[in-house]
Amino acid sequence: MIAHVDMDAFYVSIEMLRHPELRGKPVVVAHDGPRGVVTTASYAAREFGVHSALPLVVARRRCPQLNVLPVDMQLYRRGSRRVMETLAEFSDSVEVVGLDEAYVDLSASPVPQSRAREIKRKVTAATRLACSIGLGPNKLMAKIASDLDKPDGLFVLTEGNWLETVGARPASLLPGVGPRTFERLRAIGVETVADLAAAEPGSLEHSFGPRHGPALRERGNGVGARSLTTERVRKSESRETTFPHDVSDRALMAETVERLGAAVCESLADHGRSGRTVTLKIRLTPWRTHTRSRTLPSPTRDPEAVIGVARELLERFDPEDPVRLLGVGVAGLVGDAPDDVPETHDAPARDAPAREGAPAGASGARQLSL
DNA sequence: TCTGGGGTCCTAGGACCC
DNA sequence: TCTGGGGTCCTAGGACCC
Repeated sequence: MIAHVDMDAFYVSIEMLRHPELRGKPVVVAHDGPRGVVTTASYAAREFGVHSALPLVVARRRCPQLNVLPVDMQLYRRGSRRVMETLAEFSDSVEVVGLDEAYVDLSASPVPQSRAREIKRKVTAATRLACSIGLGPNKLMAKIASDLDKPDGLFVLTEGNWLETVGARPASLLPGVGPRTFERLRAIGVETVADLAAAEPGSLEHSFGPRHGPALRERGNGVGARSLTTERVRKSESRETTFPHDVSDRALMAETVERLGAAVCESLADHGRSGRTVTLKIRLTPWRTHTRSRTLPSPTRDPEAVIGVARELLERFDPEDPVRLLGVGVAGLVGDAPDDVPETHDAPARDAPAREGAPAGASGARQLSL
């Protein structure tokens, strides 16, 4: 069995540890500003229809008494490290998916359900945070199971109860079925997971192609990967920024591209990596996103080189309409010479504040210190 | 209601090579 | 002289995920 461990309202729950007066209240973590969106919403906020990815202006309209906290990634990264260290005690095979979720292979355990309960206890003891766990014979079922009993839940999906449990749910419940795919599915009469599971293979292939079509049908039947990917090497790095208000000033665009390019190179240097393809991303008003890229003969993380290319791409694109977002990225990453050294996982940020009295690597059931 | 930031993977066309 | 097919790289855009 595979477990999918999903922290409940992770960023907000961590913030509650240092703002106990906000417990039970509608709280979101968000980049504030005229174009901010909700990153995470507390369960009290969700009762007002406030959820992640919702524009902040809409969130405040739905919930005038909403508490908006700024994003503190350093803090959430520390919390995440504590969670992942705890999970590593339960299996050699752990796949970290984001700061707040991971798969844990419990195949070695004869009693995966009690192991899962043990994981929940240990995670909470180590962090004072709750999580939900899904169990399943593969990643897909485990992932969906973790959503079925939130928060602080535990749910098991198997081939035996798959269709009776989720068959009537919309197909968009499945990972990989986003808004676009769901619309196209509905256009051919596929509304639910059960519809997808029983769909005519020919009509799926006709609509989605020889690869995507059959893959969708398999997902509808709960078929998914049974082994985890424990090591992942980053393939690109980027920085982007949305302006509070649209920009037409070329000098400001150029300055922004410089700042973003420098930030990307600084991060690449921290990770000991370089890349060959420089990409400029431009989002115009109204909401059209474009990219322009150039591949260099050899990998670089030299700010002058990266910024130089990015500025040329900007000049070449020459946006006519106001610009709402600019981004600079470097892809095709390789590690430092001589050999392609894999990046160090989650290297500490260079200006991470020193932790008081907490020796690095100390483990055990200490609580998340703030 | 009007949409952040950081990623991954896929597709499709054109260039180029064998 | 005119022609096929496969493979790889590059570029641009799109869907999706956390």
